[in-house]
Amino acid sequence: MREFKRKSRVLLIDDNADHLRGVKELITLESSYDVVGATTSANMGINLAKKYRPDIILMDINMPEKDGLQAIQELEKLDLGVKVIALSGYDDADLIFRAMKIGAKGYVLKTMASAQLIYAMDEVASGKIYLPTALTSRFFEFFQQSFKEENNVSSGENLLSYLTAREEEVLDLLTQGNNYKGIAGKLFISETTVKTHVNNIFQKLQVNDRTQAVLYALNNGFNKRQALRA
Amino acid sequence: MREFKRKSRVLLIDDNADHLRGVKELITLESSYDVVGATTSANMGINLAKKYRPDIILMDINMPEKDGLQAIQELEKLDLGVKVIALSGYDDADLIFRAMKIGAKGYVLKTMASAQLIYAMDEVASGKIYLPTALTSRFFEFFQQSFKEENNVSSGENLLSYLTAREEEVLDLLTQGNNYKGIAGKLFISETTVKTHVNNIFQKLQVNDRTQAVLYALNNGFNKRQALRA
DNA sequence: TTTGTCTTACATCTTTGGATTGATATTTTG
DNA sequence: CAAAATATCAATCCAAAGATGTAAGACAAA
Repeated sequence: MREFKRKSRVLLIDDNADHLRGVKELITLESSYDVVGATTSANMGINLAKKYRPDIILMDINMPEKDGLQAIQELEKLDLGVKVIALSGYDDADLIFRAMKIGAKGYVLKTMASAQLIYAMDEVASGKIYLPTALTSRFFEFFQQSFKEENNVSSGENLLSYLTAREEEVLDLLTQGNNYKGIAGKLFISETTVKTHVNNIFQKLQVNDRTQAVLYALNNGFNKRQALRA
Repeated sequence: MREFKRKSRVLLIDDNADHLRGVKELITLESSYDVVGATTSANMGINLAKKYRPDIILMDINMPEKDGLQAIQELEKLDLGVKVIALSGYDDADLIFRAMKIGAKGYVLKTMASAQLIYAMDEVASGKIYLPTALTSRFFEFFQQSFKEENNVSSGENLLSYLTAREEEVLDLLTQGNNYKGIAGKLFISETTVKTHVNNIFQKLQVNDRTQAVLYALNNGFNKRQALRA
């Protein structure tokens, strides 16, 4: 019963010892979180996380020795169920994007008010993902930018569109590494028929061999098309 | 001077005529936006967009005839500078993700309060991206999920790590669709040497032919490794 | 109905790819 | 330094892949 409302446990990782102390005091004084550990080393932090199983980790991602992003990735791989909030001095869109991509549950700037940090912790502790509004826009800018080329690909004029349904099936099997025999077996047709299809595919995609065909398919959104239809 | 504070122009696209009328009235009465067009057809909407150059488009993305997402994609390709807000009845994470991915500047549920719709329009009109808080969480859930496999790939045990530097060079050229002759020419070594390397690559990656080797490379973060070193 | 496309199939021939063995020089590493 | 790994090259052999031409049946559109 007493454990029901137990304080959430926090681990702090920040190579700047001063900042580390400051945050620790801040949390101790102004919040109801338990600081179960504080270290300036990412590797040590990972070990402490394994040992103390905190609910939340505040992780500085601008560290020289070991990259904070890498540390987050390792923590995610360990699957401890810990929620990592990235701390950074920079509102760099790329950094934010990468942190969120590898599983950070929040991203807070060091310059932000202490109240905001604690609010972020509350949100994340309750299972949400927290990004300050300003950072959310930056994130989306980057997000949309990074998908811009990809979208052009799938909407652009595409030699794949000249393929017949059967040829697409054959190409799909090619992109899975099948040889003639394998394709023939899977489509229940003769090997010579497969050869015919494959040759037609080469003509239409203007390539010389199967590897180039597969590469063309992958680089031009072939899998996405398939996915959309399924 | 008078044009400085001119009303922002809005185009409405929604296959549900009733809803279309409702939104039009709402905007006319309760906001300072000019509705320059309203249509139930996605294709017509695209034409109207070209003609009237609205600042904002409210696009229903659940339409039977033509998919709203496709329409957004076409609009983005036209590069009219118009900001599209996706309207949907569903807070489906995948839908939200796809809409934002192709360049939507906002996503609003039809069930949301009218004030929120207008707020979203204001935000988007001023160049921001607007997602209701609840949808932002859904978006991030999906976002992180969709990158989960990819992250495992780059951190997982990887047969690519057994390759020598030279073999990596050869594999790189393989992933560009080169044959033996092409690789030999580019590396200034004999074709038989290339064959040796390629055979060693097959052994190490446990594959049977070049297509499978290329697929293994692409599926296991080979390009990313290269990029990191460059 | 005719035309065209798609799918199936085969034969033939040439080229490329892949496996194996063996050899030598260079580089890395213990 | 000595041993091990790497990079280079060659010959050979068989299998697979690719090019080309031909053709019949299905089916849809004009």
